Amino acid sequence: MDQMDKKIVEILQKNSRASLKEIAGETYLSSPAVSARIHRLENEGILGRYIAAPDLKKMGYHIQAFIHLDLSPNQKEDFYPYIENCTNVLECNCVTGEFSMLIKAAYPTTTELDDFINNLQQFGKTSTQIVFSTPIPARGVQLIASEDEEIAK
Amino acid sequence: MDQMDKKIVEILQKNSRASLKEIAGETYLSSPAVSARIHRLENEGILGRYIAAPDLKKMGYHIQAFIHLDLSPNQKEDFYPYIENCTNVLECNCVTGEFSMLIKAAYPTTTELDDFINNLQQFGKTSTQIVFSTPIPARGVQLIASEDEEIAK
DNA sequence: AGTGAAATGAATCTGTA
DNA sequence: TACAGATTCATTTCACT
Repeated sequence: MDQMDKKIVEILQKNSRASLKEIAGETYLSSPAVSARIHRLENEGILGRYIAAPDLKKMGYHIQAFIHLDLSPNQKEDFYPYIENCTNVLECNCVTGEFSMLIKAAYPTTTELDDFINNLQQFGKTSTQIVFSTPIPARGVQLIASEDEEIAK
Repeated sequence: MDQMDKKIVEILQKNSRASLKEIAGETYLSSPAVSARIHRLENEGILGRYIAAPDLKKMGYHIQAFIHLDLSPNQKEDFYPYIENCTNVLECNCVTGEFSMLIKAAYPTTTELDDFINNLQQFGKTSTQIVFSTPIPARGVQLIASEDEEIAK
């Protein structure tokens, strides 16, 4: 990954629907060059996931929450397929600390969230934080800040 | 928002680089119709954020963490501009509970993460969870599961 | 590996019903 | 309002640097 690759990834992190022409303009490369680099980055598995982040509130999902779950080790087998199928789960991470799973979910109301948490409790103890506001919504890392460090191969 | 709008949002949540033609194929609408709907959804503020989620590990960001910060109320003024400029912060939420801020960040090594946390402590007490694995990476909600509920206007 | 021109294919615009 | 054809624009391929 050179500086150009980083620039391209950075642009796509900000707007994944950017056209080749737009990216070409910002990088001072030609469209075919940008296209080739994006394909290479996709083959290397660096790029590939492009997601729209719609306004959940405007779609009726008024409640977002982080749920910490102290998953019992012997329930892991059952938990992963279960959580995968919970269509309101936005993200699930396995983390250090007392609560091993950190789950982000969105629901229309607190009632549905409560139902979900009650269901989750078959897998272990939970602790929930409701989201008041999101000062920084999901965004990418800045890759081309300083030119001193050589990141990755 | 009708069923078609939901379908379009759902497709873009899964792949925000999907072309109008692809979306048209999946929705049995014409490309111009899809285009018009996307523009309308963008004007309504429902759509607009399209982000690439690159493989952070492959780019050298090996450590991801959730940092809980018990932000002192009188430091809020200083905190928001500060956190906005932290280019390694992937997301920041204001949540209920003892720790008012929940920050997700990515760093090349634990050393840089530690530096960040030390810096954060000027704003309040912190508690950190390192991410081991991410069974479910950031994804959208399922909008067209059941046809019984009418979501949003 | 990058460019520029040509060909393909997609997106937008205009007409018509 | 939706569709079909025409124009414009983006993307890919290819010959060459």
